[in-house]
Amino acid sequence: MPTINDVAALAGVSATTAKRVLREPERVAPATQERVQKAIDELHYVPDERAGALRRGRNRSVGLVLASVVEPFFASLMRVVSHTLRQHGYTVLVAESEYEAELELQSLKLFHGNRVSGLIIRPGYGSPNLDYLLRMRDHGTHIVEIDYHYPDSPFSWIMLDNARCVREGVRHLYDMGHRRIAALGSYDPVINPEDRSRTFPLAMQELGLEVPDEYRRVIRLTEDDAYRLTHDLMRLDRPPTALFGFNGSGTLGAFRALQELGLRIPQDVSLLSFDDYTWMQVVRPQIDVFSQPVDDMGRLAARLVVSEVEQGGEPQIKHNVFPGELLKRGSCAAPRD
Amino acid sequence: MPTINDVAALAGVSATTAKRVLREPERVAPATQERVQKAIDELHYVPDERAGALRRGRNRSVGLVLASVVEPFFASLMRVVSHTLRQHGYTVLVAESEYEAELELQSLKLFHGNRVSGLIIRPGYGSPNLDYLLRMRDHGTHIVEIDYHYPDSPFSWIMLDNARCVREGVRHLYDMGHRRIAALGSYDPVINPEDRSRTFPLAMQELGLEVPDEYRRVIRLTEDDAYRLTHDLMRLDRPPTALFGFNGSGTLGAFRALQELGLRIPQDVSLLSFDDYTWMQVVRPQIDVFSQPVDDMGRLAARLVVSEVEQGGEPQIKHNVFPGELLKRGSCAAPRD
DNA sequence: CGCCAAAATGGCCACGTGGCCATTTTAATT
DNA sequence: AATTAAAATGGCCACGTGGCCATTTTGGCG
Repeated sequence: MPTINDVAALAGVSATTAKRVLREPERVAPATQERVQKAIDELHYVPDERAGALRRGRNRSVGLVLASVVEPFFASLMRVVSHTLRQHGYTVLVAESEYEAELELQSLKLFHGNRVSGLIIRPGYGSPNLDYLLRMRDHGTHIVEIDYHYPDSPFSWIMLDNARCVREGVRHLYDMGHRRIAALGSYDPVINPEDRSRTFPLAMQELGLEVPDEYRRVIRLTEDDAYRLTHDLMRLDRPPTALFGFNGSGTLGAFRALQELGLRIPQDVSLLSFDDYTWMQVVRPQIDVFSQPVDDMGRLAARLVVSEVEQGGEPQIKHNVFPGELLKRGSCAAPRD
Repeated sequence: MPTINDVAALAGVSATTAKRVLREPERVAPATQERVQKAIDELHYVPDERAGALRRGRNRSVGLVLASVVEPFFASLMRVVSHTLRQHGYTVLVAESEYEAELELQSLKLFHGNRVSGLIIRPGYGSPNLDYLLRMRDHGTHIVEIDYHYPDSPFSWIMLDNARCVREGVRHLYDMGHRRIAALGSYDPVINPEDRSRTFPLAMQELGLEVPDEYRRVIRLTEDDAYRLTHDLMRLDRPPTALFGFNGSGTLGAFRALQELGLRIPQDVSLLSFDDYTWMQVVRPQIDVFSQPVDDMGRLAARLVVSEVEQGGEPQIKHNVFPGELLKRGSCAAPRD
């Protein structure tokens, strides 16, 4: 692998002059520039980013920790985050927690070892991991939480207005006459750290409703977990008349389970969800959803990290809330009885 | 950020001894080990991977360049590749080409600058990019192609048996009586470099059929492009009686377009696809697809790269073909006329 | 032709680690 | 107590770059 010294030797100049052609060419005589450029082209020299980062003390790389890259919401987030960061000259290291504390911690360690200068993370999964994040912050990593944030989080974060959406969703179902509503997932700080399931029982309570214990189960927000939960819920003696899915993949699992059980939507059971995925428009009935401005959220996350990293100093903590929009399409209707 | 020297100072030993506690503890006296470990814990010391890589001359990181992280096939691939690489202690840098030459080249440059020791790539998009890959290889990067490979590729690759699948798919439709079959995408070395669309006209020819010029259009393999193409195809004077989608997202776009046009599947038009996505089982009719063993392919890609990187020396070029499986579900039937 | 400021070029070191060799300490043996 | 091998510990340098300061060259002017 050629270094700047090889370039310098080939061009017959010092290493310093060769470097200058890349970073401050106005200080190099045109003829020399040309000679050095020729050597660069000939050797296909590309500066070693690791060595540069080591010397300059700051990496041009950012870690991105998502819950699941298979969830289209996160995939879209990754797309826009990567794209924005790349425009600013940053490399992106990606990892997913797969909704598990252990994997999340592994990813954090890996990224910390790589000295990422920024971290965009969908966090959760318990206080040991929060401690690790705090330590990374103390060591100079700029951290932005997205889609979830620790209670009293000391980091900047970007969130959907989940509480508002959940209340609006529960109200939507309540107004149609639903009283037995089940959520696909109950809150748990480690297994399922997530604001929607935390708000759900409160929103129910505010309307004078209770969530029966038999409806409460802690699951990961995966298609399979939601599929199994739906099967179990609908086989109860008093099954819910409406299901509220908290993410798109979970709703897909629920939809599949309902089909298998021969239950019609919305005649036998109503279905409401988060995340506006295309498949929800091609199934019948189409699914009522809260859509999220993913691209705006991702772009902001990337920009926040870049500006924090580049200005240096104490990070300005910023909290950003985006609104969700309820798209009504026909998967919710009055309950039968 | 603490270094090994800080650890050594705190523990009252030399840097060499401190390092040894991490890499060859059997050479350090138990009492010293304990003291150093305490210092490590206290300072939360984590070795700087960049400095290590610089010194040792080899990075423990691998680049992954995909066409689109929003395509679930690639998302799954990313999941299993990341997971496997992490088990081997490697960090993954991810980028997507978004089906464009320029973005692919940008990603390659970024990764080359980061001195990734391996690269797993869904390549394509013209010879300048191939040249760049060759140069990276000459500089010691171990490259594995996946899902597509350049003709006469000098790299190891992992592919589905696309030619066989396309022939089987065309035959499947032919046997039902279809003669006017359109593919969602025509081959183009830069815009749409992809084996399925390259094989398609050949497979048709072998059955004595021709693909009309008006069916041939070069598109990117995205939902939107396939959506538009489907709209246009079905409005022709002699529209196809069957559509063959070459990837899952494209088929979703086509499905949506057919719905909008009020065309029934399979009565008015048959639909056949690659990639077995869950939504294809919950729409009516369910979609006939070729499923790919994504996890096996991804795991193998990761292992190939790791073994090449770690054994060093001249890479053993290996070509691996995986079979696709046709799942017949009801989206294909005899044409009406 | 000599002077001098500006332009152009060069030298040197540190970033944090890994690998190698050197030195000191320990404990077993005579 | 002297000898010696093994165990334990330490010193030093290079990886490729960025930043800083030092030196040489150039060209305009009297």
